[in-house]
Amino acid sequence: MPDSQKPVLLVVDGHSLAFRAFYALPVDSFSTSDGQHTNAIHGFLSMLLLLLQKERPTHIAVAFDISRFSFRTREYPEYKGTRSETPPEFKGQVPLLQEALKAMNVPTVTKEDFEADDVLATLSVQGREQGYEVLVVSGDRDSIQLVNDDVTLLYPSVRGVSELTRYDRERVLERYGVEPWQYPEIAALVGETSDNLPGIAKVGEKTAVKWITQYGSLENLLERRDEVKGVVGNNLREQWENAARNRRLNRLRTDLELPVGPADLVRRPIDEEAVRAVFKRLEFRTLLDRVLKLEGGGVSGSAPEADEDADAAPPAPAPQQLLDEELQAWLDRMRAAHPDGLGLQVEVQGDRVVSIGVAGPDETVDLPWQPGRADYAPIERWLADPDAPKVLHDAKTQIKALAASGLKLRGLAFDTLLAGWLLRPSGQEKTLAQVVDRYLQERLPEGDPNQLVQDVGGGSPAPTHAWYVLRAAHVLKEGLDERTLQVLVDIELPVLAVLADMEIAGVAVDAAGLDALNTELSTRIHDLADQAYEVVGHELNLGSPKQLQEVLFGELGMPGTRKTKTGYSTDADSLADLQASHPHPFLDLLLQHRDASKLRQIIETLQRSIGPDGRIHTTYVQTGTTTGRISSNDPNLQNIPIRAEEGKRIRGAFVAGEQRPTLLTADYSQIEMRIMAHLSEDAGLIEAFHSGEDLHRFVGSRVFDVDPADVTPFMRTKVKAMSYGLAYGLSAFGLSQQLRIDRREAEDLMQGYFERFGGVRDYLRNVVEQARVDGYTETIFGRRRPFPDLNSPNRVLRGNAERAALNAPIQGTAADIVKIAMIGVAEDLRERELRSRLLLQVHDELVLEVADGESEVLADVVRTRMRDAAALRVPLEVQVGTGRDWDAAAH
DNA sequence: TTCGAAACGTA
DNA sequence: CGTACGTTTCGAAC
Repeated sequence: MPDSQKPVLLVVDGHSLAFRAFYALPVDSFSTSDGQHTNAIHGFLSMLLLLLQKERPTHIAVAFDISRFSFRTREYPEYKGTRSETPPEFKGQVPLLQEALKAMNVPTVTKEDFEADDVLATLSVQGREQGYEVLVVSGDRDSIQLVNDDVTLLYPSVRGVSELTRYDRERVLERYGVEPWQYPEIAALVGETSDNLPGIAKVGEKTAVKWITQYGSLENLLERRDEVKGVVGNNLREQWENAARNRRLNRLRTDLELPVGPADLVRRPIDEEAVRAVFKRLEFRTLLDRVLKLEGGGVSGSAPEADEDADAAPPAPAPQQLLDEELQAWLDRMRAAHPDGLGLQVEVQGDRVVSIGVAGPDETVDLPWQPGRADYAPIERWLADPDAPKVLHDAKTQIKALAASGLKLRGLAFDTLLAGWLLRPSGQEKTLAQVVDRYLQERLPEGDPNQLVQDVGGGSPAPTHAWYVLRAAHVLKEGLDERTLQVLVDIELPVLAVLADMEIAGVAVDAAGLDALNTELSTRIHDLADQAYEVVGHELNLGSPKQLQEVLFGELGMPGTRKTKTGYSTDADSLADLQASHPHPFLDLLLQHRDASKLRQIIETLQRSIGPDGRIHTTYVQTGTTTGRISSNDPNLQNIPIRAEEGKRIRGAFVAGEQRPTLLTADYSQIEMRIMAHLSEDAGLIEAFHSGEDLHRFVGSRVFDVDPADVTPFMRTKVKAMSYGLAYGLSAFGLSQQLRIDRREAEDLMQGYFERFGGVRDYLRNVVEQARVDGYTETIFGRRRPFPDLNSPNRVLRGNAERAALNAPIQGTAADIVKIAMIGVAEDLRERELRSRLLLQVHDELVLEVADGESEVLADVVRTRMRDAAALRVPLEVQVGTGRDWDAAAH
C-alpha cells in the first residue's frame, strides 16, 4: 500500500489499458441490447474501481492518445507500422469510455503530437517533484523507465487487466537486473516487435543486460562496439544504428506543457446523475452499484491522511493469542454466537502445521502450533468436533496437513474454493487471494513472499486469512442457488474428506516390476530407432514432429496429411492413413517406437513418484474440471494405460499393500449411455438396458434390422462408435473419420440410428435449446454449468459451446453418481469398522485395497452403494473384480 | 527460462 | 467437423 503520509497521484494510460481489456474479455459477452460493444469499457472501469478502492489515490488522471501519429512517427514512419488496423469493435468504445470517466469526474489528459505515455511521464516527474507518491498504470513496457523510489508502475499481467503487477525499483532490479532508468537501453538492444522496432539480431534480454552492466551504458557500448566479440558482436557493429534509433524513440518525454498539473487532478466526487445516465446507456448494472458505493469514499480535499476509510473495507481484527481456559472460553462463546461456523486457516510450511488461525466476524485468534503442547488441547477438541462447524478455503490441503501433524478435522461446513468453483466451474479463482478479489473486491493482505519466516511482530497471516475466508463464504453462499448449495453440502464437502483419505493412503507399486519393464522397453526403443535410421539413411530425433515432417513429406515424398499450425500432422491416425496409401517400413518402425517411448515415459513418471513408503500418492483436484469430474495429478493416475497388452503390464505394477493383500476394482458399465437413456426417456434405449442383452448388439439389431444373434462384429463396431459419439456431439464427418467409412455411409448410419432411437435425438436437441434460454445446463442433482457462448454470433465458438452443452449434463451426472457412491462406500467402511479402504477413482471406476477376510462383505458394500447411488429409469450395473494387482482385479 | 504446440494416455 | 482431463517433448522466443 502507498505511504499514507504523502498524497497519491494515480495516472493511467487509457488507450493501452482499454485495449488490454478489449482482448481480455470476450467481446460477445459484453454488448448492449442495441449492439454496442462494451467489453473494453467494462474491463477498464472495473480495473479502475479496483484501483480506487485499493490504492486510495488522492489525485487521478487518465491519459489518451489523440491519434496513431506523433512526433515519433514523423521521425520514424515505420514506428508501430506493423500494428494492424484497430478492430472496429474497439474503436467505438473509446469515446464512450471517456464519457463515463467524465461523469465520474475523472480528468482525462491528451496532448497533440504526443503519446499518452509522454503525458504519464511528464505528470509522474511533476508529481514526484511536488512530493506525491506516483502510481503509473500502463500496458507499455517503456513505462518501466519512469519507476524510481517515488514512482511505481502497475503493469497488467497476462491473465487480464484486473491483475496488475507492481513494479517498484526493487522489482525491476530483480526482474531485469538493471535500474529502471536503464531499462530502455535494454529494450533498444532487444528491439520491440509490436512497435516495429527491430533491435540487434540474436540479442535477447540476457545479452543486453550483460552488455549494459559491463559497459555501464548504451552510449558507451555503442562507442566501444569494436571490442565486442563473437557473432553478436558483428551483429552489433552492423546494426548498432537500430539500437540508437530505438533509444531515441523509446525515451519518454517528461517536459510537455500540459493544461493541468498534479494539483489540479485532485479526486472529486462523481456526478451521480451523469453516471447513472451513462451507465444506463451502457447497461452496466453491477458496475453502477460499485461506482455508487465508492461515492462518499471519494477524497474531498488536500488532507488525504484525514480520510480514514469512510466506507472502505473493514480492517481485519487484530489476532489474539489465547491458551488453555481462555482459549476454551473464546471458542465456546464464538460457537454459541456464530452457529453457522467460524473461519479456519491452517498455515503450513513443508508438510508441517506451523500456525492455526480461527476467525469469527469480528475477532480472530492466532495459535502458533507446536506439537504436543497441552495448552492447545481446546483447539484440538474443537477441530475434531463434528458439531463445531468450520469454514475453510481448500479444506482438503489443510486436512492433509493437519493429519500429518496428528490432528483431526471434522465439521467442515463450507469451502470457499469449492463454492467458487460450483458457481463458476470455468472460472480462474483458485487461491484465496483470487476468491477474495472476485467476491469481496478486496485485496487479501499477503505475508511478504520474499520472507520465508514471517516477522516476529507481524505474526501469522492465518487468522487474518481465516477472517477473509469467513467473509467470502457469506458472499458466496448468497450467490449459490438452492440446488447448487445442495450439491456442495451433500456431495462435494463429503467427498472432499474421502479424497483426502485416498490421497493419504496412496497405492502400492511393484518398483522392481516397473524397473524390469523400463529396461525391456529401453532396449526395444533403441533397436527400433536404429532400424528406423537404417531405413531412412540417417539419424534423426524420432520424437520431433518437425524432423519427422522433413523426412516423411520431404525425403520420402509422402503426400500431405491433416494440416496443423506447423505443417502436416504426424499423429498416429495420420501415419495409419499413410501406411494404407504409401506403405513404408519407416512408418511401422516409427509407430512402434512411439508406442514404446510413450509407455516408458509413463513408467518413468511413475517411478519418480514413488514415495518413501513405496506408494504413489496422487493429488485429486476437486475443482479440476468444468463438468464435475475430478482430475488427478502428480502423477495423473487416471490415464494409466489399459488397452494395449504392454499397457496392462503397467497396471499390473499397481499392487495390493502388505496389510491388505488384495485389490478390488468396481466400475459402472456404460454409465453415460444409461444416463442418456434416463434423460432422453427413449423407449428403445430403456428397453435395451432392461433386456439384459449386450447394449451394442441390441442397438445394432434395431439399426440394421436383424436378429441380435446376427449382428456382425462389424455392425457392432459401427453402432458402438455411434452410441459413444452421441454424447459428444459427433457429426457425420467425425463418425466417418473414426470408422474410416465414407461420409455418405456415416450419414446413413446416423439417420438409421435416429429413426430407431428418436428420443435420443430429441433430447440432445432439447438440451442445447434449453441451455440457450437458461444460460446453463444442469445435472440431475442440480450441478450447473454456464454456457455464455451458446448465443455467440461466432460459429466456431457457438458450435463448441453446443457440443460441450450437450455433453455436460451426461458427463456431469455420471460424475455426481460416482461421488455419491464414494461417499456411501466410505460411510459403510466406517460404520462397519472395516479395514479395507478406497484408493483410486478413475471417473467410472473405484479401486480399493481389501483387508484380510473382508473380500465378500466389501464386494457387497461396493456393489450396493454404487448401484443405489441414483435411481434412474434404467438399472445401474456394476462390475466387481479382485486380484493381487490392478490388472488382475479387472475381471 | 518460459511457453505453446503436438502428441497421446484415460474415461 | 467428438466431451473431459494431465504430462511430456521439442523448439522457438513477450
